[in-house]
Amino acid sequence: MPTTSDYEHMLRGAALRVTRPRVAVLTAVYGHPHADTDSIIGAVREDLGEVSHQAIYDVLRALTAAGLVRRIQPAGSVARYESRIGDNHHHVVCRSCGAIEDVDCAVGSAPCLTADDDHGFTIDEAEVIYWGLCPACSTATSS
Amino acid sequence: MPTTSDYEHMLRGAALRVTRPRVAVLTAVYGHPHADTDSIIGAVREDLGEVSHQAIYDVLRALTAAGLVRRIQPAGSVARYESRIGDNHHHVVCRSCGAIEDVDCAVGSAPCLTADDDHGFTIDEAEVIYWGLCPACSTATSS
DNA sequence: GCGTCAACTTGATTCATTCAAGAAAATGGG
DNA sequence: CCCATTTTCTTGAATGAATCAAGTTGACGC
Repeated sequence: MPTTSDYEHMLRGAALRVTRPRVAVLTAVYGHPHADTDSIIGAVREDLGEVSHQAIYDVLRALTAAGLVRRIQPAGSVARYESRIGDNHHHVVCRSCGAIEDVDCAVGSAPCLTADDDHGFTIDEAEVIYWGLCPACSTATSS
Repeated sequence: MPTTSDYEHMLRGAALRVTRPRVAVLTAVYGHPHADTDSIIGAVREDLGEVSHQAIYDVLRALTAAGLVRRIQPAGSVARYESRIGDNHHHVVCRSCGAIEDVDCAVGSAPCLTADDDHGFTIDEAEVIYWGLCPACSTATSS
């Protein structure tokens, strides 16, 4: 797990100013993979005390734009954030409870798949979401 | 393109009552692939006159639950609906303008991919979204 | 230290979607 | 064919994630 000073270096490396909210958001995203904005707000406030939700939204957008975190949003879900970047991994999502787990990409680099007919689009990423039921929901449903 | 009576048979086949709003929504979804709810509301009203937006939401949910239409929602987009079902095809989405096109699935039946490590999930579908730029946005950006 | 510009605070707003209660209409039995 | 039942539609309000806007604070470079 990276340290505070690691986070500061990441921010400087991305030409972003180092602020307490930004470090706290990075810490939260690294510590809580796939957390939604609300959970991140909660984690940041536990760390720093009151911080405006607008600040968190701004920070998450800046970090996402800088490529320091990745934003994912399966259908029907609010935005979620994760720190694993650059490995083009995928996700398995539970249809019932929304639980998310990482799934390694067999290929690794994006785009890991190529479209049969790209309709002239310039494709840079193939996002895969595996839909199903997590172990807990699977048991609850079948019994 | 299916006829009104085809739509009626589809509805009955799914144990759904045949109503004018439902037939109109089916017509709209077949006629406007990847349309969002608002566009569908517009198309239905052009067909039937005033229909409440709530009715359209209800109908779309019923049709989706019955498997007569498929709901897709790429990250950052509102819900969109399409009539191609059962062939597990995928989509290419423009990051800039949100345009969507169909991409045939090489495998055909769901799930067309298998996860390396499914974390114990029971997976029934692998959804693939190809992200990139459509021809128009690609030209506009590079020039 | 000091100024500048980015980042944060405060407060309001948007808009897709859902909730709720009552009216209308579609199927099936009489 | 007509009525009862159940679903569907209408009307109107509410929810909640996310964004917008204006002003204040604070980080970095000199």
